[in-house]
Amino acid sequence: MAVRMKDIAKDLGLSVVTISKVLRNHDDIGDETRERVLARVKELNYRPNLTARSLVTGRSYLIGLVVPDLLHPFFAEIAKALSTALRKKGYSLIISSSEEDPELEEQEIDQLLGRQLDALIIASARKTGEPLRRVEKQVTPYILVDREFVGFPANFVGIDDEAAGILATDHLIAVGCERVAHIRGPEISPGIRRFEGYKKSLAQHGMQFHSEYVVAERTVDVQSRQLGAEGMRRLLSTQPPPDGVFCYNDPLAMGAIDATLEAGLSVPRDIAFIGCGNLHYDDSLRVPLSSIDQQSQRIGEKAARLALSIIAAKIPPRRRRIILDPSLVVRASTDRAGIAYRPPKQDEPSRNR
Amino acid sequence: MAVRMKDIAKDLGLSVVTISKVLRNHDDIGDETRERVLARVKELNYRPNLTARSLVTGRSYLIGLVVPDLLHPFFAEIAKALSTALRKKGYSLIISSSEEDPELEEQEIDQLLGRQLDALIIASARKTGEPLRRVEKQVTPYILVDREFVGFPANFVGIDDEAAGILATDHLIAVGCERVAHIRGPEISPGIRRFEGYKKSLAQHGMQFHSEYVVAERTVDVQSRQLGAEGMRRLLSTQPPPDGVFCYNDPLAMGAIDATLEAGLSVPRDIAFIGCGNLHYDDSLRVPLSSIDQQSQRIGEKAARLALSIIAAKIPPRRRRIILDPSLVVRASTDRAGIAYRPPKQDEPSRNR
DNA sequence: TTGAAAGCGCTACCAG
DNA sequence: CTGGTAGCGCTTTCAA
Repeated sequence: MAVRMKDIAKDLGLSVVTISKVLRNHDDIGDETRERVLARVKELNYRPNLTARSLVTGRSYLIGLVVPDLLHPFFAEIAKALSTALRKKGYSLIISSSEEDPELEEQEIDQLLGRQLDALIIASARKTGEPLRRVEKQVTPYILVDREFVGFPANFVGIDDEAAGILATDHLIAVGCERVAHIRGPEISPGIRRFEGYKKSLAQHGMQFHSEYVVAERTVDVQSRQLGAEGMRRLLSTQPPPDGVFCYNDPLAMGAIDATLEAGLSVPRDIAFIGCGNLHYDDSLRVPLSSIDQQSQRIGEKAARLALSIIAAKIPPRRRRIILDPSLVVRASTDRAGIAYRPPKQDEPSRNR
Repeated sequence: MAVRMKDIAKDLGLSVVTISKVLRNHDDIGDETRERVLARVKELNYRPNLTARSLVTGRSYLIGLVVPDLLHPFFAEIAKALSTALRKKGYSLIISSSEEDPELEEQEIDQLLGRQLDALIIASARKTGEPLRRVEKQVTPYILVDREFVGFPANFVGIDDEAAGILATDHLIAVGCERVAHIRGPEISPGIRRFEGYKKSLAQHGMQFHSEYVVAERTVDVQSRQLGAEGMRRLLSTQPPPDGVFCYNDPLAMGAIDATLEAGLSVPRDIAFIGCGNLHYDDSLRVPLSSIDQQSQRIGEKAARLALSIIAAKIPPRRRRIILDPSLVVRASTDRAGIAYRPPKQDEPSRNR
């Protein structure tokens, strides 16, 4: 069975308390005693039972993270940054994926709360924050990332999504697009605000908003490539079709580009594309994808810091809203002066043979 | 403060034991009593303290996962599958990223073991399993995934990496490559065995093994695109250069293809490429990438099942080694009858305008 | 400098 | 059916 403090104490003719103090570097322990204890601890490869410690101290050094999809690089990156930042302070991260399912999310949060987390970080899959009121009644402090709820004040870390929408749309207009469409995201704050940004940018440039240039998709997971293609086919059937498309995220943009090339059109000459997320493989794609960077890493870092500060505070600190600035990353999919990507043809001869 | 069983018991004039039983669905409780308890539980939004429960039952319903890099889709996929499978049984997953650093990995494992995990799942970043002997001495059962250690028997779930190497190399030879090179991975089991497979395939086809056709890279993280490009440049300088390259993983292959196109060569006509991992964006790449599928999802599922079976067993069951078959996924990067990808030129006119 | 006693919130065991 | 007692492994408090 596992070694306990009691065992070490008995071995050494000391009390459990003494062992406990040595392990936590209390300074009211004689040097010789300390040495003996540490020696035995090493010998037995003893490791304190953090569960028991947590029960008495009320601190678990455990932080929960709930994301809609671990496979989406955006969330994976947040998880990684969070994990790195928290590890340094002795915290572990307990991660749970809600699969974009609000019910599952709620169950998972329940589960996690039972584990006496010191804090909970949530990229929520739901449209309203109401169910989080229950979390609020618990002692556990929580922080929303990426997605927040209107009229539901909470700690939040994310980017300025409206600015992201403006940045993307402005860029398309700057490269000469005259009919800018939007494949929008779900009815959560980033989806809503990027759409707002899109509309604002159009207005600022004196361009008319056409609802047929906006298609809505339901999900944001990596499979959304398919949805992007479907949405794009709908856009291609409008008359005249758009010559620039701002997509809610990069996978949607990838699908949209696929559909465009399949239709025999050229990117970005006929239609330019910009996504959002700036995924790490964006510049290796068929058509390297222009994108809005979402600062996933910094979101993770900021959320970690915020969580730690809340935990450290004696009294619950004032709510904080940390908004990072998105930035534009230009690649071939909007570089109209550059290469025109067309669907390569089977019968096309190679220049190199 | 948080509600405890004691509070509910006092409210209802019952004992703590009764509350406890109701919550765990014991059937020796009167209907009326049960109702009353459940009502109050709901009213107070009570959630049992799993830490306390864990302390007495000795089961934490917590499973640890240590991966080298959460951002690598292969590991993210394993994590996701694991999480899904375990959640159904009431387990939570506590994830830790070692950043491919053996020392960090060891620290993390230590941390996790202190948390009384019911099982630990490790994709290890180290070259030898020796340090895991310490885990062995603990009570915590553990399972290796993806990477195992020679001469170090342990529970393992992964693919047959030698078969993967053979499959890939065979395929390159089948599409007509005569000088097959290998950008190999690190000195861990998949790197070693895929290389072995490569050599075996060459031998089986009566082809000579040339050491100058093998370049070694140090890491496997997503950044390895850069390393793939460097390795490829070295291969391109051999005389004659290879006409087919099997890359240890997909990011390496992406980089290698970049370097090849930059050198003005065509893919796959001049040089064909195959990777390993079958990442979900492989078919949206500049040159859609042929790859060996590693069954990440099934690895996660199998590992979950194995972990649960070990936990459920009264006596520690015999070690198991679960080896899944890799499979070939052909895309454009080896489709020599198909499109020839060349670096698009700035001055190239678009056919569509 | 050391340690005895009490208790964290819960469950196992057994008596009524 | 219900509940008292003991105890999980640790830390806190305070007395020696």
